[in-house]
Amino acid sequence: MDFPDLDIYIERFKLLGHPTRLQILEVLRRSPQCVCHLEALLHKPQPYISQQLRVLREANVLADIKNGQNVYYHLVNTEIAALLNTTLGPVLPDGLDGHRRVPGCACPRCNTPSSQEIELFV
Amino acid sequence: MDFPDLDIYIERFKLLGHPTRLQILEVLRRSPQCVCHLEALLHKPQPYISQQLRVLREANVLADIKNGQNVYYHLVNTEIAALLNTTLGPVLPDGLDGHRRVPGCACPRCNTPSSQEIELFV
DNA sequence: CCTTAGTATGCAAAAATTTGCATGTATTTG
DNA sequence: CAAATACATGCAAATTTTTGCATACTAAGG
Repeated sequence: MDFPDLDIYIERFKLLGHPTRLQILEVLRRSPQCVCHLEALLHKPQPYISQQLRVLREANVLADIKNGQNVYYHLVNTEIAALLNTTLGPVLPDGLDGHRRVPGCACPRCNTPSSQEIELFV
Repeated sequence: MDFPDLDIYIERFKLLGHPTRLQILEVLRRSPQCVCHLEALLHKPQPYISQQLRVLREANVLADIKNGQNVYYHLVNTEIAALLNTTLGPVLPDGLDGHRRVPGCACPRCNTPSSQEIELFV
């Protein structure tokens, strides 16, 4: 009669039901990216991006790796990845390492010769 | 640079990120049920159930069919069904017509001899 | 029709979430 | 070590959601 731990699933859906968080996940499911990269992509203030990253990190959806003054986030939650695949479709490979150079971003990965400059979601 | 219509997906996730709505969908993805049946299952006041049913109906997730004074709701949204399958797993057949008799419910379907009385989620 | 049972609707209070922003911390560089 | 860059955190205002409840509606039965 009483339902099982739907709470876990509700939590997952809530995390995904947010514009900025879903955009972040749509980017990070392709490849790890630093905060400044996401900032340049989403056109949102850095503290706001960091705040949403924290929500996702504390929910064990993302993990971060520091590299110098940059912090790279990546997706670590397979259930969330599965939900993203279900709604957004599978990830299409779009580069050698899945990285896309972003005009506004000054991070190292966006300024190596191997990075290609392509618009997202054409 | 700008993201496609993530709004549609966000809307979907928001609908699912709610305890009562998710419970309703967990029941209705198995078989159509009337409001009084859901009321007996979820232990929530009827106006509250109806309110959430309206949200799901207006989002084209559910449709309703009237039968006498009863109103039967059923799942009509395949994308939502896919998400439910991804998180909750596929529906296991649990009866001839997927109907489970509920003690507190007085609806016709719960009071036919063919209905079996089983607890949900054992 | 009058009553009852089943369901719907509207609205406001309460609670949760989102958002903006000031400021703090850490790492690198000159 | 001072300055700059990249990122984190805390907190309050604004907004959205949720929830409770009074009431309205509709079909069936007497």
